Amino acid sequence: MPRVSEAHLERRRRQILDAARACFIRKGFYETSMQDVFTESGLSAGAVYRYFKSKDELVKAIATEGEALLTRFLEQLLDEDPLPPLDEIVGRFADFALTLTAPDGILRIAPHAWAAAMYNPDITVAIQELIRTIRTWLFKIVERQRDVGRLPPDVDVEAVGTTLSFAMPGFVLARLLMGDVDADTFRNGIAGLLAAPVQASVPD
Amino acid sequence: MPRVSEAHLERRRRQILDAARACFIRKGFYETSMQDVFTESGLSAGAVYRYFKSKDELVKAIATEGEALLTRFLEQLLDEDPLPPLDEIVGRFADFALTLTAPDGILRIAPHAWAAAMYNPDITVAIQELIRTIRTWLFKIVERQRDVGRLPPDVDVEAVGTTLSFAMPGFVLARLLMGDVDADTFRNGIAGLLAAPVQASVPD
Amino acid sequence: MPRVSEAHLERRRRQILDAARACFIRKGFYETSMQDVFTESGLSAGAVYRYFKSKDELVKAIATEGEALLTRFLEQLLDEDPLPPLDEIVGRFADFALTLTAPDGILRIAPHAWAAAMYNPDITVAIQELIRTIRTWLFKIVERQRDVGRLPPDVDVEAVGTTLSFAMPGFVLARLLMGDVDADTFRNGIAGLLAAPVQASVPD
Amino acid sequence: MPRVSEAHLERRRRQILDAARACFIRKGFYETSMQDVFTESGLSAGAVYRYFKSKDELVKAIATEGEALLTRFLEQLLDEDPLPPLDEIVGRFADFALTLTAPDGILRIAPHAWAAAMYNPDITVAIQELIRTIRTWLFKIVERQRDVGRLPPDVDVEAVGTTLSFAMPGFVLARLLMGDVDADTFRNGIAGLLAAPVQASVPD
DNA sequence: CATGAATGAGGCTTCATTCAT
DNA sequence: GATGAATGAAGCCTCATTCAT
Repeated sequence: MPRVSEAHLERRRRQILDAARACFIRKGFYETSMQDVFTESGLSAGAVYRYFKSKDELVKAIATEGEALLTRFLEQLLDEDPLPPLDEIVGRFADFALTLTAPDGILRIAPHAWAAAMYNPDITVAIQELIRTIRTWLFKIVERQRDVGRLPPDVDVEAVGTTLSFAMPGFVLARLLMGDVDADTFRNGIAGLLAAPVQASVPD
Repeated sequence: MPRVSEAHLERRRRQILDAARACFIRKGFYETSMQDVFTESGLSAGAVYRYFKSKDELVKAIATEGEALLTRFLEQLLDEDPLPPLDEIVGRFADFALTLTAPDGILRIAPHAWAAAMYNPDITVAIQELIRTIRTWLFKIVERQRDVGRLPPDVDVEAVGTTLSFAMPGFVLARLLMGDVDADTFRNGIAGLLAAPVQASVPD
Repeated sequence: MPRVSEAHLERRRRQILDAARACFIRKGFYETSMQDVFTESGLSAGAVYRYFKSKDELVKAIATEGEALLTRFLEQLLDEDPLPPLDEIVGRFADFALTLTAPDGILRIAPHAWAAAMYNPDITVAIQELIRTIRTWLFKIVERQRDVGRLPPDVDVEAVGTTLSFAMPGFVLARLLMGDVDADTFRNGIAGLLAAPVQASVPD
Repeated sequence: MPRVSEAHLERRRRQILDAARACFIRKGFYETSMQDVFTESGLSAGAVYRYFKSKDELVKAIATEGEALLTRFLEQLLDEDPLPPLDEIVGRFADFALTLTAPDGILRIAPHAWAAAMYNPDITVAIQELIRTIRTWLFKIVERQRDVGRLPPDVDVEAVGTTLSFAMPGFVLARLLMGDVDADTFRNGIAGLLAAPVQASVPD
């Protein structure tokens, strides 16, 4: 029977997470010090450590949170009906990603999270889940595209879906590091590939 | 040991770079301490600092080196004749990337480099150049594909090339974090998209 | 231990300053390592760095502190009435300086501060202010000596005051390095000069 | 029977000492690294270490050298005849000191030497000898001033001489740190003191 | 529950000195 | 005799984390 309401606890947690996210977005995981988080949150070291027992836990929480956000979006994008063509779907993803790429957008964390995933198992799991979500989502989309005749009946659903999934982080990266790509680049690029004249397959 | 040959100096430089690369591949830029590099190289602090005046310089050198390696490969891939189809080209890139994704492969640094590029200007430049190289390379490839009739005459070369460029880091990432993709995934995925039946474009 | 009183903070600051001063007195600025200060103060690195953000700041604080101490003394020496003769004033300064020249006296820092002033702008300022204070103080004294007829009415107040100011660091230095001078040396020396028979000035 | 002429060895020694002196004058003992000396001398580490077996030895050599230079000057100043008045003698010292206070003048080392003398016994000795030389020189001068009637017959020669000796380092210090004093300040200051009307000594 | 002072391991780098060539 | 590459101890400082109040 805690002294303090559950709501209070939850509010504090949020306060800390919001601060941590802002810091991580601004400076990445490593360059962000716990002191940065204390300052940004307006809380003391002790307070933050009451809710999160290490910096790693904070990192993990934010990574997980980001994963959840993206997952939510992707799922809702799938529920649309009638089914938009592939280039349109990819374009909508890009539209969305673009907003999250703004100076305070969560996707600015993406490269840091990918790096962290290389040795932090918690982050690895979060990123893997995210990638799996994206793939699953794309598998379904590709299937439906096939089912409506926009892709050949014998299309390799997994290969196409996975390949499309490759492009997503690449788009984010290009946006963050080059800043010169937009949704139409992606949309038109996919459209261009889809518009290739079908040829007799060339034997090896 | 002074008055050593130019070759000796170069060998030492290599020795240090090799050690640094190995460390960075294993643990990333941040988690690698200079002590790690001293140990890995079998040299003392002073020796390493004689050749590289800061950790950042080491990071930059390795990043640049990686960029150069990839650039070299891409250029040679382009020079092939007759022109392979797009899925084949992408497949060859994947084959190559796969070998560099091994436990001691330079591409394991990629995510760390992307993250570092978010605030280390030297790395930003290296990555930007690499991305630009990849794009330029793909632009030429797409043009040639168009010229031989494998893409429509009015294809948006830049959009298609850029979009293909998105997939490359994504492939690397998937390989590193999921470990479940291979060159054929990529090859077949692109092939699948190219095989889409051409349709009357759907008005919005 | 947080939420401590202002007094506690002040006490800690003092503790650190006392330790730093002791170290500097013992070994000078350069030969004193931060580790020396940690040990002498009984505090950890982190604790010391919470109060002073660099060794230079510690050096500056001690230099400033020393300047303040000496300034305070000089001012009080001036306020005496009736006005002692010059040799007596100088003697009192020497008496005072002598105590500060003891193994734990702040004046043992003087040579280190003079050296540091050669390239540390903060120390330069502190020493300049101290010298200026001494001069100003001596100017007033010389004026008053003139006014009571102990110096000629047309005496060059600034030259005499400044010249007397030259002797102060010299006395301190002699005390520290030779150890064979005392207040009477200084007192009698000035008295001897003042006792010179006035002569017709000799043309060049 | 050395391979190399004595002259060569001596020339090298000089080369190194000249370089060291220049460095020490420019940056002081501590801030000067051996690398600075190597660079300034155009010699290698090994070469320098062949002639001086440690940095301290270099420091000591330069300190000693400086002492010798000043000693030489003072002795020659004494040999003049007829005897100039005290203020004139002091003025000549100041004239001389002034030139050695220039950006490349040896007296810029003085504060560093005083500081070093606080814990480096070799330097202590050098400075002590210098001070002793100055005093002895002044004792003689004061005696002669007394003998020609410019000071009272019962003047405390040692006190007056020692007191005058105090002013010398003070003048140098003021010149180096304030930059606003010249030989006339010193000259007139002493003259002012000497011109004090002789009074019946005041009981305490 | 919150505070924030304190800890101390560990990071990066410098530099006097040595010694193989 | 000269070179300068190499050593490694030691210096300054940061920062995640703890715990007394």
